[in-house]
Amino acid sequence: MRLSTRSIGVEVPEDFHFWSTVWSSGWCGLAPFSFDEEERTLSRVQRLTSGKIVRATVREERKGLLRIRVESREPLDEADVEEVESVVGTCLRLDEDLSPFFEMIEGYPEFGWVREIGAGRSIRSPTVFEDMVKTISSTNCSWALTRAVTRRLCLRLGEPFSEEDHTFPTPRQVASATEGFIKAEIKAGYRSPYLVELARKIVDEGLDVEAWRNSPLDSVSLKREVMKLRGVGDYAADNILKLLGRYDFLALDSWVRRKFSQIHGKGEAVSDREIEEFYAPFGKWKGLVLWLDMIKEHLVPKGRR
DNA sequence: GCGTCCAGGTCTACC
DNA sequence: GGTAGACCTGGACGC
Repeated sequence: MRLSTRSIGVEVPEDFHFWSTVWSSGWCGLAPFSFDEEERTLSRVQRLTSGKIVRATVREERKGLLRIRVESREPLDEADVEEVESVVGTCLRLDEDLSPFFEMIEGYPEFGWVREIGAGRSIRSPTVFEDMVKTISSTNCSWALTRAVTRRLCLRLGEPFSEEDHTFPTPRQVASATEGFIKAEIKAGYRSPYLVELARKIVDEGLDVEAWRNSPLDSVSLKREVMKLRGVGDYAADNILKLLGRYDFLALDSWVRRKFSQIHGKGEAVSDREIEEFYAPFGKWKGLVLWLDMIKEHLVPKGRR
């Protein structure tokens, strides 16, 4: 198969740091995302509105400029190129203004490293639907299972770019599958009906989850809306709100509880209330501060901690 | 090789 | 409103 290739340069804000953004969550390893740690690239297979399926690979060319390499079986026109730029911008949250957060964190010397390495952003999916499916697939299971379920969803329900790389399925593609199929072939277990139900609410009942990224609702009301969906409990709703750019909640799961205990509790059990109180001073940014606190050793090179 | 445990939780029934 | 038990899968671990 002969591929055509386009190269696109994208200017990014001064406070944007590419690899910190990619490396700040496990999302970069969930299909159809993939990454190369050595080359410091992030890739994604994506179906464009025109129907063309592309693979976009992003790297930082220099400070303030990203380079996107787009591979496609068909030549791309300007509308396709603009859409790729838009998708990359959404995934990297280029439109998210974190300057109030950076101003707030200036007052906390122990978080000086955040500004220094440009931490704060983390990648998300082009659609809220994809983020929700991935979040539901991450509950009560190992990360390995989340990765396997996500990959199988792409391979079995998405559209192929190559044998190994498929797009993430649309709500319509998931809605057309049966619970039995999701259970048997995707192996999502008891979460299977939740995934089909979410997709069918979008397709058949017109639930507009994409509008949540610009919702006028306050975070508490928005969380209540998100939790109306089956399979979305307290943790999942908090995580989805983080992906929507709302950091008012902590998204406490067993990994975070264990990590907090190691960092701040000398390895002893710490209650959720104590964790809440610890991050309360950070107000509406507390979810983001907690997450950065948890992943500091993952982001900051040993000598600079 | 086999059995058990449990992981980046949620739902339902019951009190 | 609080709590116990069930729920899928698959990797890790002990034997």
